[in-house]
Amino acid sequence: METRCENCIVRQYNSLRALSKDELKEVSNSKILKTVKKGESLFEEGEKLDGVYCVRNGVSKLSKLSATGKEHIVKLASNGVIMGQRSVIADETTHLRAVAINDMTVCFIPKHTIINTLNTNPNFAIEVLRHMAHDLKEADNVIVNMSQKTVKQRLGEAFLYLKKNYGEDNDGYLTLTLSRDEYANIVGTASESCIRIISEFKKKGLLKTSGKKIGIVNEKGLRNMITGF
Amino acid sequence: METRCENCIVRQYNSLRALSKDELKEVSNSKILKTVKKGESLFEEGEKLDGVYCVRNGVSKLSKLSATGKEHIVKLASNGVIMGQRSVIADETTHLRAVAINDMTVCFIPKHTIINTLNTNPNFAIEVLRHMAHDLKEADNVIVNMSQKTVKQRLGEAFLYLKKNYGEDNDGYLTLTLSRDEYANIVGTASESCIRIISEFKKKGLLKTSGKKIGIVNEKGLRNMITGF
DNA sequence: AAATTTATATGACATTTGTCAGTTTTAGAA
DNA sequence: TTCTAAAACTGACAAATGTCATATAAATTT
Repeated sequence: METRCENCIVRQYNSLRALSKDELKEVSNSKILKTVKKGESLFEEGEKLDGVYCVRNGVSKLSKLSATGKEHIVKLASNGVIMGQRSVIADETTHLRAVAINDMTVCFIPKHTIINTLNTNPNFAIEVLRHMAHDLKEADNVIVNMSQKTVKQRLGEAFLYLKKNYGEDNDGYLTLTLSRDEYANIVGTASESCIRIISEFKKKGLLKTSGKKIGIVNEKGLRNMITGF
Repeated sequence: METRCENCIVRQYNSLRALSKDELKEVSNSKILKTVKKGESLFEEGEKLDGVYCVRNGVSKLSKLSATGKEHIVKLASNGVIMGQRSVIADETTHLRAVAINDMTVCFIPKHTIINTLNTNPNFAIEVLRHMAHDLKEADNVIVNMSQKTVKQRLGEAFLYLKKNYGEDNDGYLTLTLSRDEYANIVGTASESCIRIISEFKKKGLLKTSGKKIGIVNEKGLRNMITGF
């Protein structure tokens, strides 16, 4: 498998694209390619990271446990997303746990390489800033959604999000398959509520299911339900 | 009033502390001191900012309107907080509205000064990154709280937050006085629910009120209620 | 000071969502 | 393939929260 960062396509999606040729070479030499099986964790909440993970392939969920032990999935990370950046930069332990949703390949880039580049290449720092600024905006949007939309609306949005970002297979089912429990942990509800709403959407002809797979049948209808009509 | 950034104490709380003497001088020369009256807005959602605001005095709420026109207060900004940084850096319109909760004095620092310094001083960029990393972590915490705590718990936390960050007056009332509606818009609930919970807390001897002022009577009890006991 | 507006408060009720208990289905292991 | 554990599902009910209507209190204007 091609493992030179210089030739890696996922790079264009993240802040590494601000690196010079030489810097890229350094990253490439210091990085370690890892494979992570579905269900395995990349890092745990509260862990001290000595590097970041750049996702080449597969999808990871980034989640946080509440005081009562319930999981909340804050974000999904796929192709090109760099995980652990926040805690490496802030020099803090992670506040999120990363678990592979399907088989993954990731590149581990040591902390010192990141920090070095950050100190010497302002463009890279600014690029990282831009990404973080974007994430922050997204997070604010999620906060408002959580507080002002119903579970039904949030779940509907989750389906549209998955379709948009991961697409659907030949039979019209969402490519990225999540369990009902994971859906519940994304929108912040109980799995039973989640299941009930999926049933309701099926009855209304908005969705179809096959096992745990879910397909969007009537996207416009789903959209209308989300906006409240 | 002293208006040289070099001598401004709020600077130590924000990323400007990474600036060199010369850079500070430049900021100081390009900044404009403004006063904002209670209720006035510093900027609106969707506005293009050509600079950031550094809070010298007073408190501002940063809020977002939902599709249904309901306000959600995402953050309070006081002493030393720099507002508008995110959108200036990302070169996007603001996603939040800033309104003064009480009379404020703020320094407006033009965009080009910020961007210049960002491009030339990696320390400043890293300092900004650290702050944004912190905000991002906070935002994730809020998301999980919104999804997994009850309104009662979130409201309780809001009171503790206000006490910790803005203190209380001689009579034991919170220094920063918010309307019931604003409390509701912070925790993401209806003002009636908010009012009801305040009444309940009063009956239980956790809070006291005097007009719109609110005081914490039994902090330990309040804390217990939040953690679920 | 009176009038008017705005904020706070409370009751009654509807709706949403969570919890628990149990059944059925599915997917993976033996 | 059969067995078994986990996931998906459903019903019944309880709890939390939102909505609407209305009353009272506080703040502001006239």
